[in-house]
Amino acid sequence: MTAAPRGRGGLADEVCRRIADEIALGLLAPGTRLDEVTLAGRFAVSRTPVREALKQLATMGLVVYRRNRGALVASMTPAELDQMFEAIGELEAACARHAALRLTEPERQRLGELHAQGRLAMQAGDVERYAAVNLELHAAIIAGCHNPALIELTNGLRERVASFRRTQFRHIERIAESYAEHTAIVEAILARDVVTAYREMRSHLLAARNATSRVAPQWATPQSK
Amino acid sequence: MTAAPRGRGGLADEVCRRIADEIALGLLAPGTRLDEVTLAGRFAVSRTPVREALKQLATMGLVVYRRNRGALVASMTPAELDQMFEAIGELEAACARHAALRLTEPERQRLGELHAQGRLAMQAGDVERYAAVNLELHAAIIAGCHNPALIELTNGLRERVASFRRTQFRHIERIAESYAEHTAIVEAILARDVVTAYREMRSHLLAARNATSRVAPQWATPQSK
DNA sequence: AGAAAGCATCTTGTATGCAATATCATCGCT
DNA sequence: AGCGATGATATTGCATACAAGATGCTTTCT
Repeated sequence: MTAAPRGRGGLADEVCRRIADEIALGLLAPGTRLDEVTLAGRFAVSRTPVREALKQLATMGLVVYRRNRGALVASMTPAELDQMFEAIGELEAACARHAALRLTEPERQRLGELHAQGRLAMQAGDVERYAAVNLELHAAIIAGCHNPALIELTNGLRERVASFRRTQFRHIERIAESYAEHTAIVEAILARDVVTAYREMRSHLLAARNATSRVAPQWATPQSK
Repeated sequence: MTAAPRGRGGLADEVCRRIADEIALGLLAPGTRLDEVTLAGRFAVSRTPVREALKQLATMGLVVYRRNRGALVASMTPAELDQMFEAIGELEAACARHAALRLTEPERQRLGELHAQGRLAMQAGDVERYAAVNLELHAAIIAGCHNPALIELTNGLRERVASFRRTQFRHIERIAESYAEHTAIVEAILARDVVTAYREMRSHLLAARNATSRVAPQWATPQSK
């Protein structure tokens, strides 16, 4: 018996969630080896649920499996990061377009409030708070498409790049840029302007990817120089 | 010992692939109970790799897990099917747009050849062949975006609805419609017309979803009537 | 006779054990 | 001294064993 009577949906899912969180938070850096016995010890379970969790994480793309050689936290080349951001851009832009037409009145209100909170955080120079509000704003738009399949896909992709973009607001001027882009997106959505919402969200994601490159040069796409 | 020394990448992945294939082919109907011991017996392995396979399939969305009650082949309500097709439409349209700009010359040639093969199959009234060519054509366009992340996402979604669209060409007139839509898409891609390629692919997917409804009324979206 | 409770059986969830493969260090050779 | 081979160690992959929960049936009471 393993102490926990039933955390939620079985130990494997619990372990999966906790490892996923640690990866997203950057506690487990890309490339980190995920030893089964170590993890089993850390979570006070046997190897079986850990293995099942790692398999799930591999399917999600958060870890990579090398045959008979164990699991590693997924790492990405700059080119792969570009591709991830491109895919996220396509998906979030689609979400924004649908959100422009489908947002309920309470959701529209909340969108405006979140954007206002972002403005306050920006004016206060509170980087952490702006990052948190940014996350919530994007989540609100994504959820606003009212299509569970799209929502899951988009959030899944965002989770995979989460650890690579934690530093995107390190340069204070990026916050102002981000806020300006958010303004264009939010106004378009509230005006039910599907074309603008789509276009602005796509360019916003491109800008976010470039911001990540500027802050973390090791993830920048090598330019022909 | 289990006879096979190394099918490919471990028994769990092998079992996962085979079950996924059977689901996509409709051999395992939506809602079918997936008993671990039965599957283990069928594939001549123990329950361990079967469980890992089922967990992976659950993460992919091909099966659903009910806590302590086992796995079922995922089934979808008509509304969920609509949402899936909407998501696929967004993704494939994005792929088509990128393909219009990124296709290499050999890829462009192959796209034209595939479309020509579809015309031959249509003229011959060969439904099976048209369905096969249709699959290849879409795969070529998806792969043509040259973005592994987008490709994987799109193919993953397509796999999840595969069993629900196997009958989409049962009405012969749908083949002619499909071919006409393909013509618009292929011509736009070859002309590097990103806007048209995107728009036509989206409407093509909507039409495909409607065709599925017409052929299989049990999956149709209930209309207000 | 119908319904509820209790019991037997089955299935899943987790832990442990064993075999196979990869990793690493040492040793030998050129 | 550098490089390759060989054996020891560690880790993964799979199988089996055991426990907890779910399913279904029988039994019993009203």
